[in-house]
Order: sequence, then C-alpha cells, then structure tokens
Amino acid sequence: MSKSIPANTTTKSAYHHGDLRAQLIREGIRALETADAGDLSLRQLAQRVGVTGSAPYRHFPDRAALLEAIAAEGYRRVTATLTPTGVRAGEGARRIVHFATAHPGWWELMVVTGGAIGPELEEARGGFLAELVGVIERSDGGDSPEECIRLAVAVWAAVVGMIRLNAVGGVAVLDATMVPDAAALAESMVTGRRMPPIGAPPR
Amino acid sequence: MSKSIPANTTTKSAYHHGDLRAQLIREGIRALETADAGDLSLRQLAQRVGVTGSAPYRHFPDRAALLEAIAAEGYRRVTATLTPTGVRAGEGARRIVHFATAHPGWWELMVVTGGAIGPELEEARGGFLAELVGVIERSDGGDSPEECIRLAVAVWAAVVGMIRLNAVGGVAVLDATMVPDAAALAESMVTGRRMPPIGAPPR
DNA sequence: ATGGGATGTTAGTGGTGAGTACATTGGCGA
DNA sequence: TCGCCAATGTACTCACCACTAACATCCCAT
Repeated sequence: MSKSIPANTTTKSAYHHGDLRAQLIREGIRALETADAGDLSLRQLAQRVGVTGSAPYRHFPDRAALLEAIAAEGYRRVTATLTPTGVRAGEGARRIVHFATAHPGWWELMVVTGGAIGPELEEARGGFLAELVGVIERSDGGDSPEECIRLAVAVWAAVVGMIRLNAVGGVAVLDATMVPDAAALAESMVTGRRMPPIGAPPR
Repeated sequence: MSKSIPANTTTKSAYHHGDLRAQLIREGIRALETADAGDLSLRQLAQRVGVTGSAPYRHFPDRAALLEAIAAEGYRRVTATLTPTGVRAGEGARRIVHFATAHPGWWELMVVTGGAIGPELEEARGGFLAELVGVIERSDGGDSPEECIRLAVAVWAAVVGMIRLNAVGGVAVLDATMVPDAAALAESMVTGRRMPPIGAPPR
C-alpha cells in the first residue's frame, strides 16, 4: 500500500501509457524468486513485461536504479511487518527471517555490497533500522538509546549472517533448525541470556 | 604456507611450463582486492598474468572452478589463523573479522550463495568450521559437542552478518567501531554474558 | 635423441547485455 | 478536433565474455 508502488499493478489500461515502472519492479521481484540479482537484466525484465529492451530507460536511468528501487521496496515491506506494537526482539527477528527465507534473491539484493546508494534506498533502509530499534526498545526497558541502536544492528547482523550461511551450500551442520535459531539468538542478545539449548522453546 | 600454493610464486623459470594455476589464483585474489567476484573474468585474469584468454582452461574446467579454488584457499588461510591453541572465542572472531575486512572481495566470494560446490571447497570449508568448533570448545569447558557446533555456527553467522552490514553502504550508524564489536558479540554468545557496553574493552 | 604429454597460442563462434538516436503512437488538454 | 508530449518501438553500436578447435612449443622420460 502506501505510495511505494503507484497502485495500478495488474489491471489498468495497458502498457502504452500504463505503469511500466511498477510492472518492472514487480517483475523484477518475481524474477528474483528464481534468479540471482546479478543475473537480472533490464532487457530480460522488459521482455517479460512485454516491452522492448529500451523502454525501461524512460523510467530508470540505468540498471542499478531499477535494482535500487526493488531493494527499497523490499525494505519497506519488511519494515511493515515490524510495525505492530506487540512485536519484540525475538518475534521481530523471526519475521525478518521469514521474509528473507521466503524471498532469498530479493533479500540478497537488499544486503548486497554496493558503493553509493540513492536517496530512496537510503531512506527505506533507514526506516527499517529505525523500526528495528523501536522493537528493541520495546523489548527491554533498561537500555540507553545508543545501546538500543547497537543491539538493533547486532540483531540485524545476526539475521543477515544466519540467512547467508543457510543459503551457502555445503554446510552440513546447518540444517533447517538453524535459521529459526536466529530468533533465539536475537532474543538472547537482547535479554542477556545465553542462547537456549537445541530444542528451543517452540515460540 | 603448507601446500596450498605450490611455492614457486614469482621467481621460477617463467610462464611456459610454470605455475599458471597458482598464478591465476594469486592474481584472482589480488583482483578481488578492488573488484567484485561477479566481475571477475578468466580473460581478464589471464591477461593480467600475461597469458592468452584460453590458457586458463588447461587448469580449470571453467570459470566457476577457478572461483572455487580461490574461495577454498581463503578458507585455508583463515583456518590457519585459528590454529594456535591460545585462541578462544573472542580472539577467534576477531581474527576472522580481521581477515574479512582486510580482503572484503575475497571474503565475499567465500560466503557467496552457490549451488553445488566441489570437494576442494567443501573440505576447506569443513576444516574451517571444525577449527572454529575447536576454538569454542577451548573457550568454555561446559558445553556438549553439539552445543559447541551450534555456537560455532552462530559465531560464524554473527561475523558474516557484521562484515556484510559493514560493507553495505548507507548504514550511517555502522561506523568503524561496529566491526570489532563482532568479537565482543561472539564472546558474549559463548560466555553467556551480555554484549559489553559501547566503550568496549580495548582488547 | 626423440616422441609424447602437458602447456600455450591463434582464431573464431555464439551469445548477452547496456545504453543511444530517432521514428512512432496514442491519450489528453486546449 | 487538433496538436502536443510522454511513453514505446526500431534499429543500432560497442563491449564483453565463456568456451572450443586446431596448431605450436617445450620439457621429460625412455
């Protein structure tokens, strides 16, 4: 919702004077379900949407801009899952993990090392971190603001790492139970308790 | 040193009947200092080494194989930094972080999501994890073997995430002091204490 | 010394993609 | 109704790159 994607996604008139921009983003997200961000090309997406390879340049200065828009949209969506006030550290981490595992390619794109980033992505990312800080603050009253920020970044990092390791093939030890553990890890970081043993509390 | 790279790196006779394979790996590592793994091409590397673009195929079946070899070498090197018996959790994490920040591209390549991986990389990666588990075991006697493995993976993940977030641009909060914190975080995970406050113990 | 296998080179194929200049279309305001 | 202008299409240009095939060279073992 909000204004992230200009509403008319599927229906609407058509392509000629339509919402190519939004369509491209949508198609990009879809492509990321099966492909890797590095393999995404404007031409391909354009073709998938039913448009020639040069059309996207009316909406994005270059390939990087499209990728940024997609990443920003991702941050907005994850952030939205954190806004309910009942969400605290463990649950927050769980939701992020859920998003990341549901959309691996998309998530990867969001945390890819990139040099300079545009204002849209910067804002979306900042909003995400801010929301996460809020979650931490709600979780444990006794922390100073700086401490909360620090914890938020640590939780974020832990999630990023878990997801990443899980995606990396060949780590036999890292089975399906490891990823939910990210939530437990996050919780323990905030509450100061040690990571709970393997048969972690169901929720 | 070990036998990871066959010794004769720079000196030795020359290229014709030399150690092209090792040279390519070395040059690849060097290229990763400034470039991204995705941008690495066999042609480029070959040219840098002073050889035509088709020569590498005598040593690597394809591009992926070269990347794997480079990644494996990376794991061997990091592993080597963990072997001294005095190294415990905090220091171990610190050394990994040190390697990762000193060679960002290389490190990225090592933790890139890749489908099937070859035996060399699998072994190197396995060796790394095993060594890390050893470090954990040395750090806190009271843990069961499974618990140690779990902790090792968690530490590994935390480091991966910290490095990654640090590399991602635009996270204003994440300044230089954040990365060393990975070590503190690792330590706290193992010892069960909470992350130390911001002005962390210098070392 | 010599023949063969490993190592490199020359040439070439086929494919992909980013980005651009210019023509074209069609909706919408005057 | 007409003409403007934004949104697409057409048609290129350039630059890369992975990989292959066939030929050349060098070194080592017999």
